[in-house]
Amino acid sequence: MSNDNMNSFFVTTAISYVNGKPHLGHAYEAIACDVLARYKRLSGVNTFFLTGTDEHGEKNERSANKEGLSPQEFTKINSDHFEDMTNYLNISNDYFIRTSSESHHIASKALWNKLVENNEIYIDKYEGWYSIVDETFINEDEIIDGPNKTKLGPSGDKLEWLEEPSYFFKLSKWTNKLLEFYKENPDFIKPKSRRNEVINFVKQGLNDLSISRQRLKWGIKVPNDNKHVMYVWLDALTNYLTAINYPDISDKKFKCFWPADFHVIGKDIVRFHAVYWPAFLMSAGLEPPKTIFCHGFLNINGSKMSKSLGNVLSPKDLVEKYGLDQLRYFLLREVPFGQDGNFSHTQITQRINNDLANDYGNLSQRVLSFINKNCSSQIPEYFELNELDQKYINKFKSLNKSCDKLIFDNLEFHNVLIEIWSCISSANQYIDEQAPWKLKNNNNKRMETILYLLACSIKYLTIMLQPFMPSSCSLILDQLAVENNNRSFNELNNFLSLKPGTQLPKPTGIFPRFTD
RNA sequence: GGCGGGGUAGCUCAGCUGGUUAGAGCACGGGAAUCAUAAUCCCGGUGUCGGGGGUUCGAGUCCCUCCCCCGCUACCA
Repeated sequence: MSNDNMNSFFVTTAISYVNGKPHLGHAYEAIACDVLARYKRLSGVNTFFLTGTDEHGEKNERSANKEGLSPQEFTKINSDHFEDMTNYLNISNDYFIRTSSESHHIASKALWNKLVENNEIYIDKYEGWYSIVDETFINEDEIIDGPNKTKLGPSGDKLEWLEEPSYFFKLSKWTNKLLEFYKENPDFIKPKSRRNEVINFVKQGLNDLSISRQRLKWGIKVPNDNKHVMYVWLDALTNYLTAINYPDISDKKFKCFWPADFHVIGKDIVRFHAVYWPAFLMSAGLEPPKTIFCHGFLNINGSKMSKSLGNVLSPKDLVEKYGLDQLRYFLLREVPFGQDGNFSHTQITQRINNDLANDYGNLSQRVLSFINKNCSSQIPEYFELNELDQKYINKFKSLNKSCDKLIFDNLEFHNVLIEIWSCISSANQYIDEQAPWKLKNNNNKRMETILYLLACSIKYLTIMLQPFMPSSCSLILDQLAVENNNRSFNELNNFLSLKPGTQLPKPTGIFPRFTD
């Protein structure tokens, strides 16, 4: 690992296959990665956050035909929907990659050539059941037994056994090296349950992998053999390298950000990232990424999201209905990252009203409003701190560090939020116990001290919450008159960092209750 | 079938290498307060810890067995 790589952070989402519009699952992954990236940036780390679209393949080719469009036109339209999503979700990606882009073709071909050079690729035959109607090989689990030992495809047509020349990657020879790699790198696949699955799978022994197709047109041409197009994963996975200027491995960006810190992916594509990808990379003489983190799926009202059930939720609609930061908060608070979870109107409404409106929003509003009315709209002075005050402040001391650990060890976003909320709860207790409203007329110094500590608490908590709810937190920090360059995690080292006498604007509520 | 994970309060779950009356949040009930977005704070649980058997001074926590749920078991992304 180079020195450049030490204080840098590279996180990626999976690239989305653009055969349709984004759904809640895409949003979920993008938001989680966005929180990671923002968190690292606020910690002062040089961060590169990548997302994008996967555009090649027969599905898109066919969908394009069906709509009378070229694959280029079709994928551009859909890719734009995904890029648009990064905007309305306030995703802070540094780059949006498209696999149909020229730079990606160059990178993929370079990787292919490297594998050829290292004798990892050979030509042989790919054989399987082929559907003429669908113009594609059919997976075993999709094949239906027809009459007289015939095989039928998903469209009900008769399948043919077909052979065609194909290039293969020598995956089999990597079996033991992969097992060793997993053993030496316990953090490579997370959560642990996925790691076990992968190891279990690899232990069975690996077959070589078909990595080209002849009858496919929409894709990256195999170098020196124009009849072939690269098949799926070699193309798709390479996007992580393209974005940091591969094949120029002496490039500053590449040296700085490779190996990637986190590839965050859905549990459905674990194998490709945890088996094929490190094998490809090691074959090319490159380091594998540090961690493949697999998140779960979101159910809707308890049932799987699916087109046939008609319950596919559009992130855009959800943002319009509930608010962006509300949605972001809900997704990361409600379900432990890595496990499956559920989305329902009742659940998100409860989170919005209980956590955001009542606990956090109301805390901020009651404190700021009290200051506005009783301290001439200025950050109050603080005087003597008693034992209770110290005890209260101490609750915040270790918050940032324990959150660091929770996030970067296992992406425990929900536990980070639980920790932060425990402090919000302490603040609500503190204000009730201290009851500054009773001190208005007889002990102004004490009242100001209490309010000062509370204002500092809100600043602290809001700085911590920025990665999760960037816009709302920005508004609250505005209300505390915190300068833009005083909003990083650096500020958390000094709890009493607000400057007494600072003029404050009139506060307004940031998290309204949700009512139907 | 094989491998792995799980079955704890109405709901979602926490309970590390076995040890005082089994916990949290939400929901529900009562009270206090009135600075605040009718928000907040305090108090309130008779749960066969999936069933049965065993080890132990002592088991949700270990062993055996049975029942149920989920994931993985190769080329759609």
